[in-house]
Amino acid sequence: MATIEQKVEKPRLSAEDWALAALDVIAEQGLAAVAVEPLARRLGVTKGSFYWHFPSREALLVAALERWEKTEQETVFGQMEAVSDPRVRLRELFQLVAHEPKTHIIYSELLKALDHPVVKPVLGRVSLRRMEYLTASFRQAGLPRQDAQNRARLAYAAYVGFLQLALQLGQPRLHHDEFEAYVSHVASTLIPD
Amino acid sequence: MATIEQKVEKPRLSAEDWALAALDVIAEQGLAAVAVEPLARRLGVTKGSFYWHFPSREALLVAALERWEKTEQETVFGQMEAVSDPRVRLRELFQLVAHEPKTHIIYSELLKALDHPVVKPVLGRVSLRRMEYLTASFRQAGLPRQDAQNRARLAYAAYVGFLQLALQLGQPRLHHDEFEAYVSHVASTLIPD
DNA sequence: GAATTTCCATACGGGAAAGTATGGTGACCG
DNA sequence: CGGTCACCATACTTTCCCGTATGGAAATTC
Repeated sequence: MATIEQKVEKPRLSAEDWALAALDVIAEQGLAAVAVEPLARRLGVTKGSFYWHFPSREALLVAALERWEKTEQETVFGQMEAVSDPRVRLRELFQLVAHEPKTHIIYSELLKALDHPVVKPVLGRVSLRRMEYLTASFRQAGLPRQDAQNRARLAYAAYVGFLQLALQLGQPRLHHDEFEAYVSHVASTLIPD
Repeated sequence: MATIEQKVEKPRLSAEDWALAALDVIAEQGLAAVAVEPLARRLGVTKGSFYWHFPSREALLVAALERWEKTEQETVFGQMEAVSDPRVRLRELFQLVAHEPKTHIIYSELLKALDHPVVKPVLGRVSLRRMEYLTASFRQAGLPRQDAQNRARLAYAAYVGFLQLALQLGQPRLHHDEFEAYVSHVASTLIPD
């Protein structure tokens, strides 16, 4: 009686599927957890599949990070570029962490895996871009060059530290209102009048 | 002719030696690199020695972290307790990172290994203690309770982020003068007049 | 100085994961 | 409809580490 294909539909994966799955694992359990066989199990196949799409585990990591760096530029900068007031911009930055956490969680996990030679240059580029963007924003807000640079370092360090403390350690455990209050405090502390 | 004991003297290790060696490895290569056999090679013995002193790898980690937490309290708080002015205190905090980096490097590495169940409670305690200390300092400096708490969160996040960015990523790569200028900027930005 | 304790070496088994080799199955192509 | 290609399974080898079992040597104690 022609039962509908109840099967979860034969995967038939592409290289991109593997890269996306790798990013999921990074976000959930960190880069060290990206192993070929567990990933294959997760996708319902065996590693025979993997080694058809990629020559090695490293190649997968490279592809995954490359993809992440690309979407990171669109996600983060795409949402901030529009805003011209650095006051609003910094607030947006922190709000993004709460509202679109995936990218930032991955950033945080990659930060924990800086020993890996594949990760370092990627995070170097991303961090530098963001920091320069912040520096320009603070300059634009009226700070002299040196102050703008140091303020950008401070702000970005606060961002990174918050990722580690709040997302990883779960400390401080802020509720919605408290988080809003904290963001306001950060904004009024770091942004010149 | 009675040659002096040129041999590097037979080790004869104690449990503490293993814990200290583990902390060295954590500082150099992270917690994941703490493996029994490599550690044994490093100490010039075999793992037959290790399993006499410890029942398992986990037990070593517990002992090492316990020891670190103890010396951390003395090193960090011992140097800051004396100072009553929070202005000077925050500056001391950042200065300590540059002058006595070992403890903070370990803290940074442990932060990257928060997934591990042994690490989390230790870092939870240490971070909480430090944050409460900072909060009290900011209160003492005249900030109302909520502001003091948020300012402490901000300051500590900046500390953590700086550890990740500067020590791990090597970005920004600050020289002595630049570092001093940065610390001054942080102090004047975060500390109320 | 004989016995016990302390510390360590050697040898073994097992698990987890990276790669390799090779064969199989479906889809699509002529 | 026979063949090629894309995708995957199976089986195997190697490496690295954890943990166990056991015996030996040096130091300590009686």
